[in-house]
Amino acid sequence: MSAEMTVRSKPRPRKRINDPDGMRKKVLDVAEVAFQARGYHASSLGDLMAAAGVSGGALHHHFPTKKALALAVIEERVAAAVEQTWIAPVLAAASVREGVRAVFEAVAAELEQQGFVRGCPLNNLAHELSLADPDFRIALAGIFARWRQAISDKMRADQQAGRDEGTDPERFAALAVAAYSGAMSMAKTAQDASVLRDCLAGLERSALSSSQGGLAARRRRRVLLRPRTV
Amino acid sequence: MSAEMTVRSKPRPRKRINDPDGMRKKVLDVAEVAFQARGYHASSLGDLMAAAGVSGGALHHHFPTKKALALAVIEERVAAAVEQTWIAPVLAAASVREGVRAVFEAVAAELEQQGFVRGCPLNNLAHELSLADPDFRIALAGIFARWRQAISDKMRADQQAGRDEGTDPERFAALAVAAYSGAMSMAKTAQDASVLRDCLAGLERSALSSSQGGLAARRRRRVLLRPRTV
DNA sequence: TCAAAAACAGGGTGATCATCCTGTTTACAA
DNA sequence: TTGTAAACAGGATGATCACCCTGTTTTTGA
Repeated sequence: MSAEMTVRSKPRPRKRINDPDGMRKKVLDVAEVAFQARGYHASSLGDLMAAAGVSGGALHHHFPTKKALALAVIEERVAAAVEQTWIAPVLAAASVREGVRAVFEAVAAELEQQGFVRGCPLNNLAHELSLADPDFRIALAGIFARWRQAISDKMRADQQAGRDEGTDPERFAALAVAAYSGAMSMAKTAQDASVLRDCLAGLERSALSSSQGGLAARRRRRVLLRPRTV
Repeated sequence: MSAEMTVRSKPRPRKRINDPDGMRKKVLDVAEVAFQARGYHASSLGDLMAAAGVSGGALHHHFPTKKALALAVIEERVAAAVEQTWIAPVLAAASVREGVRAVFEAVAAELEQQGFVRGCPLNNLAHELSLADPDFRIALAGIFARWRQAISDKMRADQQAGRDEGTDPERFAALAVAAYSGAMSMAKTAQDASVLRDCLAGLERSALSSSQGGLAARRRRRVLLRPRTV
């Protein structure tokens, strides 16, 4: 009713500026968020177009099919997330075990601060898409493989420095990745990040050797969910 | 062209027989398979009706919405699968650790024999549906909780019998469930069940104490996939 | 400068999907 | 036997979806 205000959100609506890289990035950004939050099949291209503010022609120009878009999200975004969250911190740590511990605790702290558990980006898509299409499966399996490889490589480096000589590098890497993936799965379902700390403690086999376990700070029942619609 | 054979698949097409329980079970059967193989959103009710051989009216009568059908699959089928595959064998075993070991090995052997990894029924649906609807999330979280509870309870019973007294039951249960879930996630994505054995070995911390590890049968590279469309 | 390709806009299209609705048949209880 | 509700059949419907197509604008290279 209070019409005709000259609020001009776009300063120059006259001319168009082609920015293919920026356009591609915009689409990839909203697709990454949507695929993680709602999943691949539950995210429509119409939703993505509206959220990114791009036209159907533009989206189709950069990603001819929805599958191509998802493949780009997997190869460019999910792989990068694993790299940043896991591989780089582990490689930068003094030892694998310290690196694994640091990642578990950093992720747990971040989730508790955020108050919401979105799950592991890789596992989220892996479960929905691994059996849906061989190309999806191959791409996702490659990320898992690199993740494990980085951990086992670092463990071998540790062993050449005289540490952890009794541990099988591949087995340790498999268990670390599996424990994290499974813990994130439970944390997402329960909306409670404390299971990450439980798994970390078990992973460090404090249960047997370490004496710091027992009555140590059991901070369970730390439910994070607030009743907001996702 | 060789028409008019009197092959009568249904001996009496004349009268209808109401079998509400059987009808419900038929729908639940195909829904369980479809939701696991293709996921919830990728399975249409039309597919399910065709696969089960039921009409739209019948399906709608027993399950008014697709959500109600999925909820029934979760509460009746997924919960039962966890109970049969995990809880019952663990409770029946001589100790938790033996039970966990037996389940890992039994599942690994079954997957290798089948030649295909469909993934963990609970985790498959948990990843796709936990954030999609609060009712889904609650139901799935309850199954995870019972799964963990059964393991920690059994561990406590073991400890009252003098075994495993240094282990924290909750932490062990969390790690066992997480390791299995994560291992199944990797196995599904790689279509290779060997990671289950790797994780089991790490879980039994044979890397440090047990002497049977080391050069034992490392049967990696056992890729199961045959190039068939799912 | 100018043609060609790339980048983008936006409406159209056939297919599919979950749900609904009307009508018919079967089961059960009075 | 009869009335009533459950059980089932099957087509209708409106919404949605991924993709396509035609046309316009911008950029690029010669």
